[in-house]
Amino acid sequence: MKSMASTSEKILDIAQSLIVAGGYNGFSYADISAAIGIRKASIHHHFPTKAELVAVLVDRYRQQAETGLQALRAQVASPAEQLQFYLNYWDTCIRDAAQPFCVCAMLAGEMQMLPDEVASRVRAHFQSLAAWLASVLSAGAQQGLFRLNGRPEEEAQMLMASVHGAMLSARAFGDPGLFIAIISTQIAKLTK
Amino acid sequence: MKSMASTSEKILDIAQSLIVAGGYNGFSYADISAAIGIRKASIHHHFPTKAELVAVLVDRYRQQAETGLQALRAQVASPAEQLQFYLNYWDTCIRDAAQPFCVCAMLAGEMQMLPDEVASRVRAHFQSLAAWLASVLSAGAQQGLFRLNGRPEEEAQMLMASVHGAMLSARAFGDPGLFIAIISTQIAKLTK
DNA sequence: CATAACCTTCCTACTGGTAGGTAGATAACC
DNA sequence: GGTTATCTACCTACCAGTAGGAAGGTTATG
Repeated sequence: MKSMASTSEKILDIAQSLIVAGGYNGFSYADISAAIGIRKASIHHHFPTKAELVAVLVDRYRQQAETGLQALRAQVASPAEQLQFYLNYWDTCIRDAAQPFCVCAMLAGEMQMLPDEVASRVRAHFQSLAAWLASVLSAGAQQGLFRLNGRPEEEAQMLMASVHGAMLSARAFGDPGLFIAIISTQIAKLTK
Repeated sequence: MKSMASTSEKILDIAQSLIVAGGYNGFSYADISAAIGIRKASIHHHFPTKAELVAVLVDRYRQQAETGLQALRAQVASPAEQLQFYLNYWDTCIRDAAQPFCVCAMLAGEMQMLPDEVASRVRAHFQSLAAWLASVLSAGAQQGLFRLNGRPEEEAQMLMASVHGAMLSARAFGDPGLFIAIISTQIAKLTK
């Protein structure tokens, strides 16, 4: 038996896909209730408030991301390939429509009206992703794989913005292939 | 007498700032009602449904953008300066917190659950902005001002994604200066 | 000119439905 | 038996949207 997810994890899974689709204000306890066949009140048993639910959800997402990115850095030798794996991951997610958007990028758009406990966690994800990208770019530059115009931190911020912007464009145009098309143009500038 | 805005324009103004803050699902007729001191029902008189209100709002935004960008191309000679003016515009908006995000970028994130009449208009804005950027980059490349790696259309898509991603990062970090910092890194790659 | 018809705008009052959240009972499990 | 999970039933607040009318301006008609 592989996937015997607990109720609370099922709740988080559904909530996550709903947030990716419509943001913090785009889903309700009733939506989750209908999706997994449980009463609204039962969800409140697991997650007393919506803010708490989303805070836990972002924590889980952050931990998965952190784990995945660290594993990537440990198991893949070349910084260029590390970067490629990261971008391929998103390309696949977007093509599958499995998770066609980063949860934190989605929530970042609503930052101004997010509960503090959620907003701070979203910001933390942006920070750690930027740090990971900076370390990859820095290592790659030292090995002569990348040509950086500015400091690795600056280039990392730029790359992260490109990734999020490319997700947005792919969604706006309804064209999953647009993500990697845009990103490839960006990567070309780093490796050229 | 300068600014004697009509009621329906006041409604659109408030709705726009609310959308920029929290997206389509992040505002209500009651919010607008409270903001401009008019009853909810009166807003329905001007805009029967929410979908219609936002559709009109996006039309207005698109027309303003189109007008502004075409004027820029007509009045500013150098493509490099046209681009700089465009980016300065957003830098100022973000620093003033006047309009710290593009309405259409905000709505694009919620594309999947937007009414069709809104979604199609958002897509149209992305198309015309990409076209404008492509024409500026193309003209600039011919004058030897820009070094493009790919076709102007591809570079334009990339630049547009960077702009939207930079807006998102500035918001996520709560740092208005981050927008131009990210974009400058990007522009350096085009002019270098 | 006067008056009747109409139009625009805004109002109060309301509808059916949904939001997040709670209270308390019931069942299942260790 | 106590804990955990789920249930029914409910609450208050809010949602988008409607009905019907009051006030004032505009237009058409005599």
